[in-house]
Amino acid sequence: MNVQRHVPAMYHQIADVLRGEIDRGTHPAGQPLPTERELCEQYSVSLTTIRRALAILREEGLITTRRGAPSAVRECPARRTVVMGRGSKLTCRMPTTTERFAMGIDRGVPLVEVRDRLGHVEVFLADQVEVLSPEGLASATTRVMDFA
Amino acid sequence: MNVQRHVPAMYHQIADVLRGEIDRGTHPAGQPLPTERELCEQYSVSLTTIRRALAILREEGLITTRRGAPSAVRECPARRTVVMGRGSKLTCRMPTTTERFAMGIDRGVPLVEVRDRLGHVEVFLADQVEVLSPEGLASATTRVMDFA
DNA sequence: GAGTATTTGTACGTATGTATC
DNA sequence: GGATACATACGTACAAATACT
Repeated sequence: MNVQRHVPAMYHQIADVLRGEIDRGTHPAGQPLPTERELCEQYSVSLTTIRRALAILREEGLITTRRGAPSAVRECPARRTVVMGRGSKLTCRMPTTTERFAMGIDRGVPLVEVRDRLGHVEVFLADQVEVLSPEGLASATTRVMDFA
Repeated sequence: MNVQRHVPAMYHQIADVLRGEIDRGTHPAGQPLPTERELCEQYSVSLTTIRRALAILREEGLITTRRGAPSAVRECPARRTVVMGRGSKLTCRMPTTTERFAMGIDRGVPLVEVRDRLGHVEVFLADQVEVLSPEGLASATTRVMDFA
């Protein structure tokens, strides 16, 4: 039948190891990771493979990399609580590269857009906010309206 | 001195051109892009550079790439409208690689997590939902509570 | 279904540029 | 200025999934 055990690519495996270490606090927030060369030797792989592993963690918003400086674990900022106005609509998306450069947004950080009933739009960095629905009476569960 | 006009990397420039073409409908949703080799010739750059340009568009959720098949413009699915329960909290983040594989999520698609007052969590793909705050009286504007 | 061509994915190497320390 | 470290860009080869005949 040839079930074909899928072996994850080396750079995925390395990203998984590093992610685990970050989660367990082996590399505390704000602290530098080993340099790319060091990681190459540590895992006996090429620079390319290490850089792809780091790219994954960057896309997940776990680390930041800057030219000339060692890669570092991203410090997750404290989240502000934002209360949605009644009848506001919220969507979430990745910023364009232009937006990232203009607003200095790290890779792997989505945007939250809240549009109120007057059409005014507010944009937040997803990792810095927690959106609260307004208190009130009734319904404690999320309702899904499916138009499909 | 030495203002050093910052010249964007070639792969950024190419990504910008392709993004523009996608936005203008030159490459309609669901349709394949030119192959990587064709793009190499078209822009007179190496395969590496083209692949990095495509990686950007992938991170932005604009295209999908699959081994063996040509890269294609992502079709943006119709958004369901989800109504938040009162007192629910919403956060948004990138999925982990594990989640992406397990749930078959394309790169560049954030997750929306809604936690109701009982602690129950619902997860949505960010590009498939629009979250509505419950209707009611009062406040039409978004209130920000800053604890800093 | 079988076989082949196409296309992207993975992984290696090398050289040079540029920002940071 | 020098050393360090990441960024950009070229190249190559083979693997694996898909698409086509």
